[in-house]
Amino acid sequence: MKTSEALQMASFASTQEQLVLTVLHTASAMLSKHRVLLKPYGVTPEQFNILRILRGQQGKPIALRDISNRMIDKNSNTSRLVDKLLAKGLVQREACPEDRRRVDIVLTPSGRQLIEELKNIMDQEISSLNGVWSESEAKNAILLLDRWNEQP
Amino acid sequence: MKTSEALQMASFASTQEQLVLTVLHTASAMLSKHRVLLKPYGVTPEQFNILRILRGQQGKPIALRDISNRMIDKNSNTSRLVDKLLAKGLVQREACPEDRRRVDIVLTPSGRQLIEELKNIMDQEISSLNGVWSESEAKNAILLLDRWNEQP
DNA sequence: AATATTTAGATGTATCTACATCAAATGTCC
DNA sequence: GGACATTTGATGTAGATACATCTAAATATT
Repeated sequence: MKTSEALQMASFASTQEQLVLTVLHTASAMLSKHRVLLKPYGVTPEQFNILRILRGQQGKPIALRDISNRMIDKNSNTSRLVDKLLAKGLVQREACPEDRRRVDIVLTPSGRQLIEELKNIMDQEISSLNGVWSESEAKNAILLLDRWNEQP
Repeated sequence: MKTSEALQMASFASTQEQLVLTVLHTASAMLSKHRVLLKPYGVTPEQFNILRILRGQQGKPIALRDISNRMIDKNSNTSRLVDKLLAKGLVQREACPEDRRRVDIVLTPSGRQLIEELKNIMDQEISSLNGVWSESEAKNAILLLDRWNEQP
């Protein structure tokens, strides 16, 4: 269902406003879908985001602060999300000798196993999007959306 | 800052994945900005969404259920968001004679006054986006994003 | 008509977000 | 070296979300 139908809006004040609402609505729907996909594995999209960042580290520890900087939602409370992952035994905290303020985070073996499994699921999900956007359409949409992010 | 920079990602598994992450990140940043703009007026973007829907009614009552259906984030708990607006004296509940399960919602005078003020602010915000996307670029981006929403 | 099903909305609970504040460690500037 | 500021992460809080459950009312089924 198109955004204008989902919001039951007959008209918009401007096309620019319609685009903003379309971005917000689409993101909300995407996130809902991710939440459903991840639910059987007991992780939220926000927690998955952290696991994916850790996976990219390939075993190298990363400070909590650097995880925060890479989060999709910059308002996420990384400290508490890590708490949740810790409680599930998916990550470990490690003291950082050269800066005792910092806390380094690493995947545990079971965390590594889970993220590999989840990555397969998400990759499958993503590859189904080949039928939605061609390579050049996706590139084009990225450029247009990033215009907003590059505003002064 | 472009999404790829904000997420500090050197490469993406695919352009389609990059687009999904760009949508999610852009929406999160837009929502943050709206939250900051609305904060001085004591309303959240979710509450604003309801006020805007009520404004579109032009005084005509609307059932809570119909508000839910028009929300940007379909997971919003409209019942409780209305509670918050009620506590601020911005809306009123009214019994619905022809279906006593329903609860109609209308703006109070102070609610109407506030939404008009907020609309000016948001309109200003939106009109600044003329410099970001041309009319045809915005139309194009909407079509591309709605492809996701129209998936089977 | 009697019963069952569906719908509208409220509410309980756990979790998460948004934001402010705090403490400890490090940096900076004189 | 010492006063002050900044950075890092934890935590308190208010409020929002996600989801299940509950009640009342309306509608469908038999």
